[in-house]
Amino acid sequence: MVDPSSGVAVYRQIAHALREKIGGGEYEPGSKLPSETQLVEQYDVSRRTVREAMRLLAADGLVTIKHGVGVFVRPPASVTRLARSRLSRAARARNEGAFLADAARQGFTPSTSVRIRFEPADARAAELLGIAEGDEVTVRDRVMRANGLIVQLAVSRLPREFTRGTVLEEVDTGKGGAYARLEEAGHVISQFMEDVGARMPTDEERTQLELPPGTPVLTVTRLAFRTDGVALEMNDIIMAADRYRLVYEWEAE
Amino acid sequence: MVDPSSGVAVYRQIAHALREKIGGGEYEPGSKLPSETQLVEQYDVSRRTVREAMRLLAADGLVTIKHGVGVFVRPPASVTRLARSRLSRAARARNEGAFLADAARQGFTPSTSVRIRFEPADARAAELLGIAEGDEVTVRDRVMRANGLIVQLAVSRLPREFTRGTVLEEVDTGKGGAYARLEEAGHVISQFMEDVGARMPTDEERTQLELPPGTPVLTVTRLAFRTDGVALEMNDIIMAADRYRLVYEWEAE
DNA sequence: GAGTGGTCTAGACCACTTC
DNA sequence: AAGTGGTCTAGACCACTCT
Repeated sequence: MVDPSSGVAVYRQIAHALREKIGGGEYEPGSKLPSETQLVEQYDVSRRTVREAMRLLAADGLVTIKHGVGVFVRPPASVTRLARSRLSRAARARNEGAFLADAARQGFTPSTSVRIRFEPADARAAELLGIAEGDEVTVRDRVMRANGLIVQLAVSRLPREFTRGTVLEEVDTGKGGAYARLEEAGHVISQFMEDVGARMPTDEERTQLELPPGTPVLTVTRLAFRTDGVALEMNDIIMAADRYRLVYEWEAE
Repeated sequence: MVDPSSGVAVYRQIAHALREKIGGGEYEPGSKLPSETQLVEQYDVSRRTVREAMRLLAADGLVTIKHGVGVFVRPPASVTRLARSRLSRAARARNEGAFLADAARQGFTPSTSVRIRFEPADARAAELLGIAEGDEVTVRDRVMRANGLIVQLAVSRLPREFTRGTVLEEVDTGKGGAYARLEEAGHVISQFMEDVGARMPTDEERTQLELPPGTPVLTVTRLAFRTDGVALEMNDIIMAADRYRLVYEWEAE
């Protein structure tokens, strides 16, 4: 079943064989793979070799390993597409902000929890917000859930001068979300910028987002600018790359 | 130096210790970590345990392992930001297309190689291009290099009816790139859409892009639309997530 | 050839989940 | 208690890189 003298590592051959069976439907999504002990007998190799094969599959996101239970074929995640229209004024007028709007459209039950704190701006926040390092910023730390599962983490920073005395320093910003409140205070948002990247999650992110090993996160840094070009908000968003795609559209020229 | 009875796996403790030393500057970027044999003696553990620690660090992208040479602290990659202005008509008029324009701006020596082929549209291409499955498409398979290193892979598909008898069926599309030729043929591009995601690379992509383990790729699917809404091109782009970020800007509303 | 990481064996004990 | 994956040892041989 495997050829130790083929030049290809045995554990890779085993991983390849299992991959084929998963792809071919022999092991359905969600089903349990043979246990390591069974695979040891089946392929007549040591347990270490089997484990290396499993590690490969897990790293590629094909299977989920559950301690004390077994190895399972990972069902393909349902993908949510986030379009830039999520930030339109029309959407704000209709409902309660970007995330809740998306959620409603996708048909799941959303919830968010927010923690507020104030801190001096670090170098990056200062540069992006165009303020001095050490200036006070209002930090809104948000955890977004869909059907109880955490799907997005977002840390929003605003220069405190824009939030003092407003509900932006409270947990509930009301209908339309933070952007609606900024506009009511006279800070009309005229431009957005998003900077998109990807990386492997930190341990904390992996835990919070319940990411299987081998799943990267998408990182989005969004800046919102006022009509006069002053930056109003910097928002660092983290989401599971297997569940989200970002869609941008624009006119040529 | 490590505590086997602390409840934390020894290999994680070793990884943590090395992580601290890397973060603290004790091992500089690019420098060589002690060999596995040396670490075995230093921590008085088996080689397997040391290897697991190395695997962790490599998976998190902190180190690069070179067979027969050693383990090296990975220097932070220089990040290139790709803005959507790379697709403007003005940029096309000035030079030779999106990638080469970026390259010139970033100050490295670019080169691209192209292979052309024709194939029937698969289900996805058919849907996105708005043609029938099986209709012939022109496929332009591009490998983009910067200073010899492969940095981007792109597969562009166009309905063959738009390319027949044009240089789009040849390797060299001339000044301004493919979009300039389409416009000359009367197909004025009015809108772009990009769909951005991230995932772990396939083995082939890992090799081609020389990705260290633990580095995801950004995937961009770009659609270019004609004034009447007809899709002209579907472009699947893959790039190393540690070297690229994508920047989008738009007016509010 | 010496040194490095890559793969593999055979076996042990532990931690977690399920029954 | 039984079965599963998680960690670890002690050792072996191989493949790659450099000198």
